[in-house]
Amino acid sequence: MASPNPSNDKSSQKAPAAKNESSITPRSVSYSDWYLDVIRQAELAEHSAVRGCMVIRPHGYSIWEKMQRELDDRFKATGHVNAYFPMFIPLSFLTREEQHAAGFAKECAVVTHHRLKAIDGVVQVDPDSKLEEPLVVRPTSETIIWNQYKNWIQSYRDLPLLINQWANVVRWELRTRLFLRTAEFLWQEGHTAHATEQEALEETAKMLDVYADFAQNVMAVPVIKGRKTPGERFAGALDTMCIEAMMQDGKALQAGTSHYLGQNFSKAADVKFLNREGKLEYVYATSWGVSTRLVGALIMTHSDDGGLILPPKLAPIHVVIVPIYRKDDEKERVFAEADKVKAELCAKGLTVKFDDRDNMQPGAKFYEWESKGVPIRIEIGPKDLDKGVLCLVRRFVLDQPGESVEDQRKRRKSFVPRAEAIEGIPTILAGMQKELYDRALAFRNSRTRIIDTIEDFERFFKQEGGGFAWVHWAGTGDDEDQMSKRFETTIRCIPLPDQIPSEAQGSGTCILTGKPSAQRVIMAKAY
RNA sequence: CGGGGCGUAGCGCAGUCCGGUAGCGCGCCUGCUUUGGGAGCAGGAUGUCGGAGGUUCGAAUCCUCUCGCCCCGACCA
Repeated sequence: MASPNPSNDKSSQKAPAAKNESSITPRSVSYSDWYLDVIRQAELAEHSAVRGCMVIRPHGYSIWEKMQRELDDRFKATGHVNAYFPMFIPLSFLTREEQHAAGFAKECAVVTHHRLKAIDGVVQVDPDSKLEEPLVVRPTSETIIWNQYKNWIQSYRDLPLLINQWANVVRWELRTRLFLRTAEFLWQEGHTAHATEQEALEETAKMLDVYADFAQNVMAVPVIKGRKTPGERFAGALDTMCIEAMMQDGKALQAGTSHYLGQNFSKAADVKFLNREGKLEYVYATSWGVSTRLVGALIMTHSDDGGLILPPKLAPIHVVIVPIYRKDDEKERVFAEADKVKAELCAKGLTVKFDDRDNMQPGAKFYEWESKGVPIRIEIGPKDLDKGVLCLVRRFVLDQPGESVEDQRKRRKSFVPRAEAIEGIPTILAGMQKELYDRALAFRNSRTRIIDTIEDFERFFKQEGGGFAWVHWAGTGDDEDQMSKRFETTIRCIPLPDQIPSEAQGSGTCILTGKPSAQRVIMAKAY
């Protein structure tokens, strides 16, 4: 499943404790192998028979469902409603907006026929079933949605129109990676229509805030809000705002975008409304989206060499109970207690799994649930029953310098009086949620530099591992390309004013051209 | 589209150079013993060797064609 060939030199570096069972390549050996191993071991997703398309397995899909719920609640709370539009877009719709069409032209799946037929005993595309107009499988839905909005919007009283869609989209990428870039992916796309530019701009910013809030408070992933340079803008947008996160290898991941589309799409679809003054005017638009790529961001932000780590707010299972027993009478007592503990925790709104499999030893269960990222494990054995305690084991504790794996394992485990344990678990989970965020933020800070010279820039990315570089920039698009060729870095975003740390504020001179620069941008290598 | 790799049991692979009864590990099934950090022993089941042609007494192996996937580049959320 992972890389077929390098397995030889890889296996020699695997954890010595692992004997027969497949394990996870340490991050220090190969970050990309580690990423794939975590996904395989946690049973999140796998490659499908279709090139570039993944199968999202139940555990991975549960995480996505949790994300959907949290996001959807936030969309509703900001006045949006859900709807659904077709996945097929007539070619002529897509080409109505020139920039947009050009931007997606190279990655479109196109439906050209509508029927199969047995020819010489072989079932194949019936050449006689050619469509008069090809249908493009949506790479994004602006054009088909705005075609419909034309019918829905006549007056300023019809505005704003605030609609979101949960859907799949297809972008025929040549290079794919599970969750991060797949030919088909799941996402949500908001498409709003407004009477004024001001209101549309506010919507664009508001939804970016929703994404940032979700990323930081639910995913525990710190992000920087900013805008893209013209070269990195969404095809057809006047302004693209984004949130950027840093992964554990120091690379940036765009975690969400919110676009101000101006009147580009309303003009393309001819959507006008009568304003209060009785004049016809084109509608102002926004669109915004996040995708299953966020699952990849989650993995790459928090997980460790033992596998997946999930923030409790997105964990499909909060607590797993592993029973320990020898004889039948022990099993009976332990199972009865496990059922009770489970019921009491469920009553607190937690999702609890009682792992009652009899064909697997406790140790094997420990490894399995840890690699799947369950935040808390409760071991229940006869000794605990006798003492009236619960054995709580956290999925992770914060690293202490020089600590051995064994010592850390001990520190993750605690024996707590039963009532106190059950009462305290929600607090522990909340603490873990916060620790994950703080840890990720501390990591990002440790890999962030304010850089003023090309020499320092080069040293940062070529010798010090790289990360986020705050640099002054006043270059052109060509200058950006030059930086990209030399250092494999791009401008991730022009941070919003309130995102800039005090030491990075103020004007200066462009790191490449020496021209005056009003503010710093973030440069990084990116996924 | 260029370069590389790989298709053999559910998964991971050996066997291919040099043609001769289809193998290994894990997993799976049965039984017994185990169970607080990846269990042990014994027995058992599992294959259109990616597909199609060809050479041959005989093809996983040689030849031709073909399909697919993965990795590296160009393109991208």
